[in-house]
Amino acid sequence: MDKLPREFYLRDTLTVARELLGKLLVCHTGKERLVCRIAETEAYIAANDKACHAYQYHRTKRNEVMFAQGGTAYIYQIYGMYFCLNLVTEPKGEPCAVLIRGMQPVEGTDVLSRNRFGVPFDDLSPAQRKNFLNGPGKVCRALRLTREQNGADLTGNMLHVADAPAPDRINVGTRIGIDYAEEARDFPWRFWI
DNA sequence: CTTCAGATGCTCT
DNA sequence: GAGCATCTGAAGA
Repeated sequence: MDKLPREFYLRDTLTVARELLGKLLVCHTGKERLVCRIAETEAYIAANDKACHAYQYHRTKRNEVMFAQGGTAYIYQIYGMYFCLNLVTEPKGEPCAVLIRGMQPVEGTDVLSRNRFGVPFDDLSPAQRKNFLNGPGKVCRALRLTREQNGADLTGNMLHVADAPAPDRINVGTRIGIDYAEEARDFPWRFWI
């Protein structure tokens, strides 16, 4: 599989968020290789986006790795019990990122299912299959991504994105769960297949 | 299909 | 101490 190079991530965040759709997220954390097609993303951009953890370049312990160069994993804990995976974009010092909100399983489906439900995919109910990886917390749970992988280099072997054909058509809408972000609530920065 | 409450702990002020 | 880039199961329409 063709690993996307550093340069892919060093570009404009909205472009990266759109182009990640259809690409393959490859995770080598455990024994088996896990591969999923990226199906939903959101862009977070430092300069003018009140929903971004690094809004106006505000730097804290939590968002520290957003200040690394593009092609770095930013994983943070939310609501005490879930994690969210972001891919840092743009050159070093521009603390922007793309949140991975949803995926479709491609390889290692039973491992993904066991990570999430403790049973193989065949044992899941229709509802569980329908909502298998359609949320950022579910993505991290299925891939076993936690704060331990925060700061991982996406040009390394543990976690990377492989090239794949772009989807025919993408959908655009507002981002989820950022009602506090005033005017940024309405930015059309969510993309999905 | 929808809404709703509760879980749970870290981070920032 | 408040709030959070969420998820689940239960209950209602």
